[in-house]
Amino acid sequence: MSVAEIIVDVPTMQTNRPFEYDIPESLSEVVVPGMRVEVPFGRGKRKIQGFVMKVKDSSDFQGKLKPITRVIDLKPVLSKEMLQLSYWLADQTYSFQISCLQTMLPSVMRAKYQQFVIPIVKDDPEVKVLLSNQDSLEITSALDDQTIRFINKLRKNNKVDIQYVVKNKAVQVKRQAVTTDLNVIQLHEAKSKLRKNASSQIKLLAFLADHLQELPIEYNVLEKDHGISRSAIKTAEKNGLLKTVEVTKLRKPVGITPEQTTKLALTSEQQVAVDEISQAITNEDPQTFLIEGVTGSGKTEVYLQTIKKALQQDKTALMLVPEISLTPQMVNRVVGRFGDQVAVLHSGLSNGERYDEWTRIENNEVKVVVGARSAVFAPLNKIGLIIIDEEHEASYKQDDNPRYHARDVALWRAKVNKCPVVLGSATPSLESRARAEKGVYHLIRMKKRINNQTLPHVQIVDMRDSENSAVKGDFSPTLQKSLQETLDNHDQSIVLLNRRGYSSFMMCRECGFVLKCPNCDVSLTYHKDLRRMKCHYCGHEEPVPNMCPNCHSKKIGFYGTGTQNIEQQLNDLFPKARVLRMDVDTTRRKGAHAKILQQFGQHKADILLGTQMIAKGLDFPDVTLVGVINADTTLSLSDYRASERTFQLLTQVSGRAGRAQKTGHVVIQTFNPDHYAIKDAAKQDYETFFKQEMYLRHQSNYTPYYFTTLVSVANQDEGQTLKQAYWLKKQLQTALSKDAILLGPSPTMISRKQNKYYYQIIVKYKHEPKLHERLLEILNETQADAKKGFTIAIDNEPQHID
DNA sequence: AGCACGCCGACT
DNA sequence: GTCGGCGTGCTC
Repeated sequence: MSVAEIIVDVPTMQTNRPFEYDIPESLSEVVVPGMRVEVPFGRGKRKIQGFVMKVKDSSDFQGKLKPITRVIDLKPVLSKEMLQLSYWLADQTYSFQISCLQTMLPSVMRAKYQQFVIPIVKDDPEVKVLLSNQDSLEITSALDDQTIRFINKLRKNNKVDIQYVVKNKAVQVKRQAVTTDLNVIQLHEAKSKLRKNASSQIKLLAFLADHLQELPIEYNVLEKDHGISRSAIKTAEKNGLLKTVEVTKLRKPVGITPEQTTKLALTSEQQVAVDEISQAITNEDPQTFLIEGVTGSGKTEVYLQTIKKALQQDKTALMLVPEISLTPQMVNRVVGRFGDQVAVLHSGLSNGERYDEWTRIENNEVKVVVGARSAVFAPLNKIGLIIIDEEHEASYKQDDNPRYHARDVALWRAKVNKCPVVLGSATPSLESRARAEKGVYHLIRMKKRINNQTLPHVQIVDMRDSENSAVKGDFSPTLQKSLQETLDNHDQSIVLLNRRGYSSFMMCRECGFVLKCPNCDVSLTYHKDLRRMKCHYCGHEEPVPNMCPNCHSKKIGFYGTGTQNIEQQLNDLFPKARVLRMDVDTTRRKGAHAKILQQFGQHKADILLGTQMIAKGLDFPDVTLVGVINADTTLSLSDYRASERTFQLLTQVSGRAGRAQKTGHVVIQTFNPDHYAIKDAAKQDYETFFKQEMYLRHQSNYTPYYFTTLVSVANQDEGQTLKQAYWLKKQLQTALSKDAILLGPSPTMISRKQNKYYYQIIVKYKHEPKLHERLLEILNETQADAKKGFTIAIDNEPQHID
């Protein structure tokens, strides 16, 4: 007798544990851990998908075990490693195990459930009415209440039954292809028997004779590439000259095969990095490297050469890149080096393509995987190296359940695979840099730009100056002049509009004062519904001021301008310049992002205007000027990472100027010219920034000195939500030591989405061994409320607090 | 989630 | 009386 422990596809707290099933004799050797199976679940005949976690030969279960009805996969889709990872992930992120298992697989592998009404008494008049002469009726949400009631009535009378179908969406494309049993001689013989004017047939047979080894060949290949029509194939088939077969073919995302590239000569700094990492690969040493390399120091080449090292040792490599920098430029560089051993997982793939790429990796056809966050779950075996580029990017953390951080998953997999992790950035996150400081990560600094490129000349423009505040629009005379000069030289410019936190905070245009929380030192956010300013950390609120508390000017107001407005200003100032705008509006269409960048790269525009998305890893040799319209907006976000984000953004975007032979020029407009984040970014001085920011984080008890956990509650009724939030806070208070800091409950920025009220509590702590367990308990205790629309969300180390 | 059971009110 | 509303509890 064998028994399987199965995690069922029912994402609720009560079912978040393995259920045991009998493995029938017929499947006894077939069912193994990591496989998806279909099992009956519940009182009815409902069937659902489940994941086999363990196979054992006895059970303590008191009742009768139900049998597994069917296997969905012939071989496991999740390795031992991934199953193990799912336990850890579920625990870390406070998520259901089933959600974790599912996020590790391509979305098409998520089961689709269908229900059909099938007749028992076929000739019953009522059954006939319901099914209207069809064999079955699918139950969908489109059916109205009366029909559902009618079905239930017939079911009670045993006239119809409900059939449950678990559908696997992951179906490989089947295509029609042509093959033949005849040999070359027979084909030529057949050809000679044809009528002289049967040109299509002659062509077809001649073609087949020439390509016998390549059979079967797909219909559409014949049609597209060789001009052989479908009807010609059908005719030949009718005459018994060939056969049609179905072939499953993996979709290979179409793309231009880049030209082969070879390794570049390394600078001494690069060489040191490559050597140290290579050593760790060879020694199977799961240590973490942090490469702190200025923009243009050639981190990518270090990645490529270390990947090569792993491949030489018959290992594989995983490279994570933020979605936004997964540009053709980037991809081509990797594919150019490693050819078709590379699988690229990016958001541009269709679900089917994504599944096919996954299959290629699973089948060990691929040695290198490049992709965004979720690629960290790529089913690679024998990983020799994991790289996380732009390590500081917030997008490595998933915003919804399971709220995992790709970096943490990577570190976990590295331990299991005994391989090093390389974190790379020009502007590492404070957490990572601090860990390097403590010796947890091994720090590698690359201070020099390759080819001795000079750093761009950065100019900070104080927008509080009279000549600047006198200007009508958003372009200071300095920036206008620089843009004009760049246009005159036929070079290109990038104009960055910092749009995050748009218009939600208040700033004085006279003195640069920003309205902040007296307790938390983060800016207050405007809440439309209350018409008051609120702090998201402690909940402090105050009325909207009509005069600057600092200089008593009336010029205090909401700060922020749209890209369209800026585009108009650019057109007015430089009527002859060609401006490309890149923001959420112009990049909504798939591929639009890449297209705009391509146009700019081909110098089809003089000025590229955009939001954050233009700051990342782009390499345009003709760009000599970068202008930042409003450096301050990220600075004033109501988030303790505001300075860090500002510094990162400005450093990154400044690095865009002058990457080839030409010296770059950067103009940063700000109302806070003395702010360290802006001054240090202008100097591209990460280390100074790091020290200053660490000091401030220490002062205000934030990451990396404290851990943070964000607990939020939501409910339709505001009073109830608040009550629940206070109850929660009390629960935590009793569980935690006096050293833990609890902030809130405070309302969220969008305090009401989907007609629900949201309140959050921030827990800051150094060492609270009981916190994790207590939170899990709370989740369990409140599961009864979950059905009434109460939801509790726990975000460990949140990236944004809003 | 989906389903059964069980307990209440308002209909044939 | 009984049909159908929803609240509660369970699923190997």
